[in-house]
Amino acid sequence: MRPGRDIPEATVARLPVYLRALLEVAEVKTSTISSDRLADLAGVNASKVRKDLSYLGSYGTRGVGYDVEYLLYHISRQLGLTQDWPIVIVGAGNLGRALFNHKGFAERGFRVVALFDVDPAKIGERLGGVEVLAMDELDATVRDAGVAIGVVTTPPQVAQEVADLLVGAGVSAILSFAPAVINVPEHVSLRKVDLSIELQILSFYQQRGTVGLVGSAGRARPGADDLGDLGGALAGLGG
Amino acid sequence: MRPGRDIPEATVARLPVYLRALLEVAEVKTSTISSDRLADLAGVNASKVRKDLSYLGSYGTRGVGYDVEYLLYHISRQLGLTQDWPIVIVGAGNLGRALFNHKGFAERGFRVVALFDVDPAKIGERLGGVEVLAMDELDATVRDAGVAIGVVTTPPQVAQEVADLLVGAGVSAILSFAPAVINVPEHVSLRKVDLSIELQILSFYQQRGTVGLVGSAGRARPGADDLGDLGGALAGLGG
DNA sequence: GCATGTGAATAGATTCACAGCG
DNA sequence: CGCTGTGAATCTATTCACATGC
Repeated sequence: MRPGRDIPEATVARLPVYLRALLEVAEVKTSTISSDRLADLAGVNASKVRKDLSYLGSYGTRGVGYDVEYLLYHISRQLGLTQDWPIVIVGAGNLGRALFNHKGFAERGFRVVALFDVDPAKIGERLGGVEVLAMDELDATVRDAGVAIGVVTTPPQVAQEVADLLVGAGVSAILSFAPAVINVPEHVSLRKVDLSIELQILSFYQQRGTVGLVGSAGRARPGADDLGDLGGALAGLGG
Repeated sequence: MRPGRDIPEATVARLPVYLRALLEVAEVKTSTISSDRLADLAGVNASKVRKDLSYLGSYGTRGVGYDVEYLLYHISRQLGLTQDWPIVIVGAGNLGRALFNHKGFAERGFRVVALFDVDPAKIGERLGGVEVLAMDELDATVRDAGVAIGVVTTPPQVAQEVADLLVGAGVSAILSFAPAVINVPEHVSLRKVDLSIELQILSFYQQRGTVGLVGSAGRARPGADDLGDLGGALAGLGG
């Protein structure tokens, strides 16, 4: 398939999962991987893997598999992870802090430039070298640092305003955790994660006998990535 | 449409959004709502709303619209929100705490029975009436409280073990925030939220000129819901 | 007359199955 | 011979458009 045009959304959402899986096997000095094995590590099936990868171009070798390094490079490139992305987090509450400390962000090149809040008690606080700033510094900070992505972890009542501020300051992508509908201009991309909706969906499948499967996007096996202290020091647990 | 059998997954994922929107309009003493208006509040289009609601049964009146209270009741029921769901959170790090404080959970009947961690410094700590317990208390706690849903906010390395513990203790649904593939038995439902994947998807659409839209599930407008202190005291912001 | 409810049409994603090639 | 790459078949979701009924 031509490496050129539009990769399906569903495929885009799985690329990060393949990436994670590949980073794991790369650590174990595996140079080649079959669609079967990758599928297994990514928790999907093999035809999906092959179809997905075919959208990036024909990077495999028949009878052999895919070159791990080569694939890693091409997926990273497609995802735009060969560059650094300065981001800002608006809302320095528990969730904002959790995201700030999230190792997965840093590992993929997402660098938190600043957090913002309206709470005077929080403003000025330093979190590992990064300061919590007042909202009126948002515009200049975003502009100066060339921030393209803003993360919203505010209460829903102010989410739209915050999004507007971010867009006004020049971000072109927003990740919102606020349980609210947000409208952004055409040229801005928006993704939303709603924590309580996830539980409600589980509740639905609980209530019936049925078993509803799989959330927003796929993922891979242990290793490679790290939630940091998000999960506490659970690392010592079990075998 | 018969109110009976399988509601499409995509529809299930939107019901919580409609619910939120309806709770908002209910506050303003609106007794009836059209698919057009509800669509607007939920950030989707009207035919989707009508099709979705038709799966629940024919609860609208032609020429008029839907009765808000009636719809609220039926959606809540479908989602299993007319009952309380005791849940546990494994991993008392930043994310675990953020979820614990998440008002949206409590508002929908999800009651956190306990948090678990391996970190001795955290064990015994009380968070608003709920104690952080050691992992070896998980099994008994889950059993005794009849916990059906477990939330995993641990590092990825231990996520599978934790899931196994939860399943062993009798939960039948898991919401995982760990960036790892998790396997659960047939009868257990699983949803996954991966924070860094969301950013990577945005990065993809950034990198190209394209604008990728909309995350895991839809959502509604300001009001009704509240992220609690997740976003800090941003509530005072702006106009 | 107006907004629901729904078949039919379309679009998108997944899976199948096998030809093609190293 | 094994595994990729991909058309074709299938399944799922969205959108259209209008008959239906209050």
